[in-house]
Amino acid sequence: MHDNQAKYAAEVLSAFGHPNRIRILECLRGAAHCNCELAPALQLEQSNLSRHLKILVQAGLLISWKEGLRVIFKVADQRVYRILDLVKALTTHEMRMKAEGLEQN
Amino acid sequence: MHDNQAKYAAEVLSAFGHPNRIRILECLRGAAHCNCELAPALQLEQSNLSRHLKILVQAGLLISWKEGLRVIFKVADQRVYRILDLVKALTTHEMRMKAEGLEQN
DNA sequence: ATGCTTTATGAGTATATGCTCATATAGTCA
DNA sequence: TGACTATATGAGCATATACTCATAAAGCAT
Repeated sequence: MHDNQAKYAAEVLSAFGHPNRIRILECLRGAAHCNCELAPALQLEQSNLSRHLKILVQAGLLISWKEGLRVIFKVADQRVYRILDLVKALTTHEMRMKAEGLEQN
Repeated sequence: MHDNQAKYAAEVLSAFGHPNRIRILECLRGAAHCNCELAPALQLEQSNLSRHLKILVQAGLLISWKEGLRVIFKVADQRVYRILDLVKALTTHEMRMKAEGLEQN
């Protein structure tokens, strides 16, 4: 892998790398939503949410468009969820291994 | 997804989210290596590399064991590479879309 | 036009991250 | 034992990230 590829991959993975951004992506799994729908659902302050959404759009994980006053966001590519599901499987496996490790002590 | 799951997933994804850590993972795709083999290959200063490796181990992406003086690292789970390859596919697609966007201007 | 709603962003602050140098720790070998 | 090699970590610094409050910008409705 070229260093540039590593840099781009790291940028995308950093965009994934915040709990609230994971929660945003999960919220958008079913349907597209705007900032004003996501804010109460996720209990995030408006400007904070807006910045997280911007990070996700800039990383290419979300796409957005205006509808009147609102800006609607949806996931750009279903691979986003394939990645998330793999990570969840990894962490579940991880946690199970750690739990077993504890039992052995 | 529960908030705790989002937190764990974000921790793992943050561990992925640095160019040098991506490069480390790529270096370990073929075989296990120790710090002292990776440092010259990746042109990373020893203590810096050691800290990156620690982050990857703590996230559960690498496992390590001692062999004499050396500590050997290998990838803990092949899903790590499935995730990396998906991200690479995403970024390639992303970059192609952006390139096409530029051509249209 | 005014007022209302939604989103984006500037400024400030606190915390986190990444890097380097120096040093400590652990293991090998003569 | 002492010299050497490999790795880990403390300290300090620079930069990046996340958050909040206040405000600006954009679009609606009356």
